[in-house]
Amino acid sequence: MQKQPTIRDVAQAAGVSVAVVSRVLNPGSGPVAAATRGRVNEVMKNLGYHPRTAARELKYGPPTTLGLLLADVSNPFFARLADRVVQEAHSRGIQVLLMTTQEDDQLESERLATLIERRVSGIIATPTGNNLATWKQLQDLGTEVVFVDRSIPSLPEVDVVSIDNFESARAATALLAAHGHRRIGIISGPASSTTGRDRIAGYRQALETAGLEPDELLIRHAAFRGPAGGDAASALLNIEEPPTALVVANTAQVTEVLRRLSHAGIDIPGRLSVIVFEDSPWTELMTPALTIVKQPIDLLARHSVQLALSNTQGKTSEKRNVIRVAAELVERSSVARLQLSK
Amino acid sequence: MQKQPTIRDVAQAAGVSVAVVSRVLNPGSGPVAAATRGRVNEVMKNLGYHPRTAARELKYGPPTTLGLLLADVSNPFFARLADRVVQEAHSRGIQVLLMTTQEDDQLESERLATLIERRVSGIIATPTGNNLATWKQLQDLGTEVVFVDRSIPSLPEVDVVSIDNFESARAATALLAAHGHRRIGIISGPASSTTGRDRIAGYRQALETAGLEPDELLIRHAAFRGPAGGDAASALLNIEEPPTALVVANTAQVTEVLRRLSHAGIDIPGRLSVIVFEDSPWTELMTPALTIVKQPIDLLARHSVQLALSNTQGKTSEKRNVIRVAAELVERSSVARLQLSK
DNA sequence: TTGTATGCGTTATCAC
DNA sequence: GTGATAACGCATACAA
Repeated sequence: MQKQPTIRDVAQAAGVSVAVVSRVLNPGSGPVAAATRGRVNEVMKNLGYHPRTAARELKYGPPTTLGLLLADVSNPFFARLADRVVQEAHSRGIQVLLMTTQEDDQLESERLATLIERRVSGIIATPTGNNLATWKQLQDLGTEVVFVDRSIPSLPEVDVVSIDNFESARAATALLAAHGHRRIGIISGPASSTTGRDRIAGYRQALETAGLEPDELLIRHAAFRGPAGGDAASALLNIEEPPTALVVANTAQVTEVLRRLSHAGIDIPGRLSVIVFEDSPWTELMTPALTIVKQPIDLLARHSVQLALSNTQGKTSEKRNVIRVAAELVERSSVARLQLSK
Repeated sequence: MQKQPTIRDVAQAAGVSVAVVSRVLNPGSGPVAAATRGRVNEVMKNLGYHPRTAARELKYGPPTTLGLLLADVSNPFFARLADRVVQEAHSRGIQVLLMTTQEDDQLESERLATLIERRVSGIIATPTGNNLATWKQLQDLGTEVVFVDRSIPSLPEVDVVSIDNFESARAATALLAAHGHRRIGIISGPASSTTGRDRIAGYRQALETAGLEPDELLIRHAAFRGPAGGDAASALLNIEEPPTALVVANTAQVTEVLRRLSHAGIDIPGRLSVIVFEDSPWTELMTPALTIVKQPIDLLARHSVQLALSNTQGKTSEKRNVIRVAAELVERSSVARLQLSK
């Protein structure tokens, strides 16, 4: 274990001053004789020299790191988002600090603190919904904050990138209605989440358009973590007049709900038509292949990174950005026309 | 956008010197009068002061960041690994820089360069298999390198954490043989990967034990990315004497293979028994529920983080660590007893 | 074209 | 208990 060479070691070995080495390191920052440059580069290679990021960051604020604060990377949706965000960031020479909140305010608060200490230039996050003061502080500090997938209503200044939740849920519900279903259930995220709310709103809209009376018993909220989704599914199936169709709009709970339906021996789509918000390759492999609402993760990632880096680019657009990308309804085999069995 | 207060601003506002503030910041580094401490804390809160990590790192080498260099986070296996690694690291106050290689040497090389520049204390990686010199350099620099899931044979000094690939494949194959199968196919990772090799070796061992003659036609390698897995599956089904059972040991290609089988209308397990290396919740939801080799991701993550941080803990164990954790064969419904239809 | 000196924000060493 | 001050590694005016 040798200790790291510094810019001074390089300078000495090359017989020049540190300033020259620095100029070689940052082309364009000043003139360097071609011969000198060659020699210095040579020495750097031999010594295995690498400039230390921490020292560089100390001089200028570092637009070189970005925080990605997600609820949970084991959720395939967030995993794919992380994957795309990382790729997108790397293509711009930006590094990504990955953090998770487990949907826990307290953890979120701690993560935000370290993000502040690191002076990241931007944060892409799925907020829990609390820590309002900290989010504000972050913005005041000049950190570009971008909420992705969800947002916080009481923080109307923060940029948001998400799918059009309202329209997605509306389209899914409308499809079911068009297949003759009149008892359509929906399992969505917590009522406190914007995502959950918007999807429910779209659902209601579709019902209205189809001339269907909303029934609060058919609307279930499930927490992002835990067995809530399964419980909601069971409850839904046990009401007096159970649904013949179901929209699972809480992405995080999709497998949990399906597991419960499977264990209950519910025939899909014979007894229950199903549409899920999910984009795992597995949805196509199931029997029947699931009709899904597919979120354009690439676009979410690209827009998020772009916004999170927008202060870096100098284009400090003063007004807030809200980007809603369209989700795609992919029809497969889990939706059937309602059999009138009266 | 206000600019960030520094330790000097705090000192001035509190009417003390920076040294005192520093002591308040790092308890135990020196005495501070209780009254003073209270006042300083107060001021810090009011000013919204946060010590800057970059400056701290400049003084000491930073055992505060860890690099996680994965092939691909959209692969659920790696995603869950990332999730656990991040949690594990956070619980120790360590941050994680997430990077992906897309199985590309060149990208890997670039990522390693930035990891060096950041002076991360440790790196957990799924190496592509090249960049040998850089991996060595990293170790010489005192960076703790841990390969997870795979390794590089020509780098015998690097710590490795993985499942027991040999035993896992052996057990899976043995289970199929025990069900009467005599034509057992296997699709594994590239022959260049240790993972792929070990699994094939375990497979061969099981055949031998069962008194079965290995047939090279039944052994297929598939690249981690792209349609290779599907092609391998198709090829396997079209040989003269096709297999009646299949082990899909290339985790990354599991869905691709299943998709192909599904499209080919292969009945599982009627015509083909299947065991896959995969631990997605979806495997249980399929019809039939898949018999799987379940990788103990929590353990992989925990051990990886521990090793990656071992230099920090002062216990610089000089000898190399190779940790192999047992994988679990979970029997479900995709394996059937061979029907003798002669 | 190159070298010198200074500062970035923090911690540690020493006096007071 | 507290306060100056010197590093840490790098980039950059400014001088040479």
